[in-house]
Amino acid sequence: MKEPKESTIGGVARAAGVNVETVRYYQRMGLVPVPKRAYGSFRDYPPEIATRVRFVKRAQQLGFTLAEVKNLLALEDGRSCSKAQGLAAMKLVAIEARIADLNRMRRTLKSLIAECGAGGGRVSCPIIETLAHDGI
Amino acid sequence: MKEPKESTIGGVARAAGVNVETVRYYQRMGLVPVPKRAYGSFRDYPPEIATRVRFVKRAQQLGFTLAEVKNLLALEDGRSCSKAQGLAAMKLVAIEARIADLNRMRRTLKSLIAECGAGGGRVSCPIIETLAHDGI
DNA sequence: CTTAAACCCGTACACTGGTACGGATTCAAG
DNA sequence: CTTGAATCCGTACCAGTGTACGGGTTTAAG
Repeated sequence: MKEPKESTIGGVARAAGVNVETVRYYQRMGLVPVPKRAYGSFRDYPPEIATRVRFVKRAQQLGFTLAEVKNLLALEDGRSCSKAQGLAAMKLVAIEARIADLNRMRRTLKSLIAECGAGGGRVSCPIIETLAHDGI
Repeated sequence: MKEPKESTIGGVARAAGVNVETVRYYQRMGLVPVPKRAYGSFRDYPPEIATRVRFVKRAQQLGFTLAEVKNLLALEDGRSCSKAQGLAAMKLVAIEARIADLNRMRRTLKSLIAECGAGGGRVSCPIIETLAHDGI
């Protein structure tokens, strides 16, 4: 048994590029179905399950939390396009806010780093000074 | 006793704009010193401690984790400017990478949302379709 | 048939940044 | 002096996203 069969949880994990434990975790979270177990044998995972796991992973890469992915999955029939669009739009707004945050951090850090280099006869470090005394 | 005295942990928390429990947490993490306790009385917090808590909060707002703040605090004498500069530069790189990530998500989401509106005779939702079948 | 690898399952642990609880003590105001 | 608030301290818990462990079972290869 070099590699697990496609129809086992190991095969699903390998096909989706995640850990077996991650698949189990998604099952616990209700994101991925748990196939029935034939008496005294391993569970038989149809190929849709690997697809489902990839769905979850891709949605995560787009910034959705697992809870949000669960909402998306409820729309998987494809007949609720406008709902999916709404979820995506809300996520877009959140992502743009986060980008704005990070840009603010970036500007501040850049100017602090620049001050460090510039301050010739300074007594103390402007980064430390700023953190210690100024508002950001 | 309308408001806690400055020299108590409550005064520190109020002055720094955080919860008392947060100050205690920072103490547990070794970010904030715990003043000695005079026999059978409350601990006496000098004003530097509120300053220290604000330092931690501000560094966090710049994207430093508490572990990283601990490193910054080790440089607090202000004589290790280049080290502080190095830490800030590394954090800047990380923040820029995160911004690039989020911008990629943003582009993908935007185009998915646009496709939703555009697809007249489509059978299923492009957002769901993309998550289910495409690479991102 | 033997044996190693995978599965199954429940449970515990990891990390980050806190928040909450509860009983004992101490302080401050009236 | 009484009383209500704040402190002290240890401990437990929260969310989120998994990872690890251990003992029992099943499968597949040799």
